[in-house]
Amino acid sequence: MNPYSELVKEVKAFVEELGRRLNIDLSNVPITRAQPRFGYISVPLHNVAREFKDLDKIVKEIAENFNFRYLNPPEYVNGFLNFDIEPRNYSKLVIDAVLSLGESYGRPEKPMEGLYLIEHTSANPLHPLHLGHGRNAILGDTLARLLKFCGANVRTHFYLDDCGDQVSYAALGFSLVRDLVYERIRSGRKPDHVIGIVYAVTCTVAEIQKLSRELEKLKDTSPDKYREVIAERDDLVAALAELEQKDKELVLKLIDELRKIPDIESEVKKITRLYEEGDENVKRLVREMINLVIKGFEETLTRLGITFDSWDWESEITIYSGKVYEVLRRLIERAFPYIERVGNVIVFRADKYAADMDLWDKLKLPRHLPKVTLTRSDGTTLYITRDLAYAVWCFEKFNPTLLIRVIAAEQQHPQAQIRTMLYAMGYVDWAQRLVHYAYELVNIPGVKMSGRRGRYVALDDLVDEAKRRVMSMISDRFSDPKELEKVSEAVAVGAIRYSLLSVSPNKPILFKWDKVLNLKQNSGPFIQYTYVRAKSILEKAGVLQVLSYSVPETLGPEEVELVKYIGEVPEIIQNAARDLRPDYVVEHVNKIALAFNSFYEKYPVIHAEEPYRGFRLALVLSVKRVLENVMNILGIPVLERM
RNA sequence: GGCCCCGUAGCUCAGCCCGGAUAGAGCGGCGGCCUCCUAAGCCGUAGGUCCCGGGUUCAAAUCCCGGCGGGGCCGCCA
Repeated sequence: MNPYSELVKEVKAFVEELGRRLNIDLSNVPITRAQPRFGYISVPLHNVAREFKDLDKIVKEIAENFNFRYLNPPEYVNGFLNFDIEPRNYSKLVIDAVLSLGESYGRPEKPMEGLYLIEHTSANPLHPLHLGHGRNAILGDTLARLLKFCGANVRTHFYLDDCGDQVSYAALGFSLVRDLVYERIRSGRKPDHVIGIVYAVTCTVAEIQKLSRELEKLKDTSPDKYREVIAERDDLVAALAELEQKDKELVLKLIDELRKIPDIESEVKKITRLYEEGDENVKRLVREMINLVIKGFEETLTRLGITFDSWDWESEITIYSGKVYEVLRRLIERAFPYIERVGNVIVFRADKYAADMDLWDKLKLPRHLPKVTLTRSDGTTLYITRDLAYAVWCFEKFNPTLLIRVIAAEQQHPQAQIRTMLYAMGYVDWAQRLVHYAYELVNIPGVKMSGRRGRYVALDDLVDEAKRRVMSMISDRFSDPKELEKVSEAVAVGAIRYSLLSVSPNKPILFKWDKVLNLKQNSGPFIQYTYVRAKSILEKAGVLQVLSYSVPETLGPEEVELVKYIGEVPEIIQNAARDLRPDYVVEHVNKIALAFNSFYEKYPVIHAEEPYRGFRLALVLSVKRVLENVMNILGIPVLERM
């Protein structure tokens, strides 16, 4: 049930009748939203108006015999045909729809079909999730909630990148200070935070070691370059000092142990190689470390209301299974003329292929596409090759309608290359069903974020800080400290989710505490607060459901506005699902909250006379229902009190 | 150099896909509202060359072309 579309149907019927009368085809005229002072729905007829001078008269004539249900007869002004709702009938339609459909109000009449596989977050398991991962995770999770609400089957996957040197740095460091790490975890520290320090220290010390060797050579030969490298090394030493602030004992011990290794980098490469070969000891070590980090991830994600159906280990899916080699073979076979070899290095000329096949529009490729290096000179595969194998695996195993991968916009080239390679392998259909859901990064003013240096704002810290602020604000309202804690956490999560969702994904976010922790209008807490207000009225009135009510003769403008917004909800949700734009929903729920609060100030509900009381209770119940449905889509916790 | 994204009020952003009337929110300013359903609220007010220049159109923030400014990507890293 979609109330707004009922209005559109009625407008279309009227316009159709007009077309018949004028003997022209009006089936393609746009139906637009009117500016408020001109009604609700507006049909621009300027082209028609030039030919027919007496349009207003004809409109009037048709209106006299037209069977209006939810609309008033239109007015013809300035070349626009303007319609407004008939408030009583339309209110009844909207409120009845919400009350009868309940938790499914807002769902498209024709539910979405098919399976949507959403891969998101997929942070490297070496450090805690930070702000950027937060945007990714919240976008991915909300997309999943949105599509699920619309009736689709949805699977969420975390692609766990456990191959590559970065993992080996963390694993090497971990092996050197294993006991201290466990000690920290036992005393309550989050494992991903502890590993984050270990990883950063190991990387940094390794780089210092490398630079120091370089310096030996440069000392006498190139003084300019020498100074440059010194500066670079000083920066690394500074990063190490920063890390020491976080856990002195752990950092110093690790540095000490690392000093005993003459060449850290080659030690790391060795671990990477052995891991890919499936060496049991190395595998045990690496996975022990990764599993600790995953535990930390899950804790953070659970706080934010995010869960996964599957954790996909890159090593298992692409390497141990042999999939990546299989995929490579197929690509070479099918796209042979576009394969170049230099020694063991295999290159796919994606640029040439896309141009020859004219794939630009078909696969939505950027006009410039770099060629793809698929293997190293030692024959091992690269990340993108395994990524391609992963995409193939997803399609073979689950055959999703769409494979939506939430990945930063900076990866648009590799993602476009993967679509091109799927196409070249003969997977034409899959190539078109692979969606790179791109989002811009979150930046902190003045800070260059870097996992390798341990410079980031962890998502946990963000939630904690938000929670602290909320707690200090409401501590006097709750006598039970447990409830205070629970409410504060929920408000913090609502604030963060809302703020990261309210900006369209293709805009970079400049992170500011005050913006993310906005607790006023246009925020998560504002929505939560509005829900609590509605709930509170109903509770005080002793009304759990409204069985019957009648619509008063006249309605206030705030009441009409609310009805209109509520009636638009299914339309908004449908569009959001179609365009994969959760921010449409965010914007709309804010409108509903604003309208409800205006209504709340102006009209008494409990102490109103009948029929106002009954009608307003039904309206409040509808608002509460809609807010609840939408908050569930957005993952904003629903509170009963705050 | 090539490609992608962005440029709208002092600040953060909707609106652009699919062109319609006097361009919208929030924050921050300023001025008001708690004997009454939670003031995380409400009401009022100020604030704009929609980056610039052309073009298409009855009509352009929106579409097309050309600039300017900012971010990102163009690796035998991930």
